[in-house]
Amino acid sequence: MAKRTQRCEKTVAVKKGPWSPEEDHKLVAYIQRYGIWNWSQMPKPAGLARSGKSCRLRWVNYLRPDIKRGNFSKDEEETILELHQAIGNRWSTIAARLPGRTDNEIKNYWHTHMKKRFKAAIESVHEEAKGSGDKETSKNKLSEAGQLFLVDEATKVASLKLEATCSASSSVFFPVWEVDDRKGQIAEQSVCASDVTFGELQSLDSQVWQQEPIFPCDSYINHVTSDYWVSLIDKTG
DNA sequence: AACCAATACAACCGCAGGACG
DNA sequence: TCGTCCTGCGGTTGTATTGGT
Repeated sequence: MAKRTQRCEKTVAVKKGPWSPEEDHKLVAYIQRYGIWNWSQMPKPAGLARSGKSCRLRWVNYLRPDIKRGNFSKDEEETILELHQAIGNRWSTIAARLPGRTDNEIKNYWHTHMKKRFKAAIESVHEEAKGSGDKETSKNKLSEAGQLFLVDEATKVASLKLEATCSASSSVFFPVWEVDDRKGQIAEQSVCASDVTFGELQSLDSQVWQQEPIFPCDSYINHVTSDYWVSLIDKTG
């Protein structure tokens, strides 16, 4: 598909690479003042020699005030694990269930930490299988360990329907998913009654930023996050 | 101390799809 | 209906940091 914006971004000299504190400051200050109205046109008035894409990415993955930094908790790991098992590499969907975490962060975390762990797990099961005389048991164990990687392939099947059961012992919000045959998109159908409150809270939290509204000047964004802005601008300004 | 490999994470790229004229 | 514009997603790459020798 021909896209003028993308063509333009190639011809206009745009800076690439790591963002400087000054650039961060400019972007934050601009969004604080004018809100998010059009990523592709924002860089210029904001005084940034960056592409709109780059600005958006920097904001969404790093500058957004509700970003939660630091290590993933056990609960978060579990959630990632279960959702990845259920829906595969749908990082944005997984991120929507983890307030403060971005799809990019989760994707990176998966590739660097969790995938490695599962590989190790599979290898250990392999070793166990070699040493075991019971072929059927070994086969089952391998199958269990391998599921996590096979999910990727499984989710490519458009007609796939996934049903996750409600686990009373699990504190993790666990919806029932259905893959839309036409678009391969997933619709949330229902939630465990016992987890509704938690799920709703998560959902509400994440929706605030997922929607990326066009903020009216001096509205929502200011009173919710003023402390954050002040501290950031102090640091960089 | 110097080098190299592994790891972690920020950022980029290409593409799909929705909105709109 | 078609073309254009914009946004968002997932895969991939680049680079800084850390750990081992």
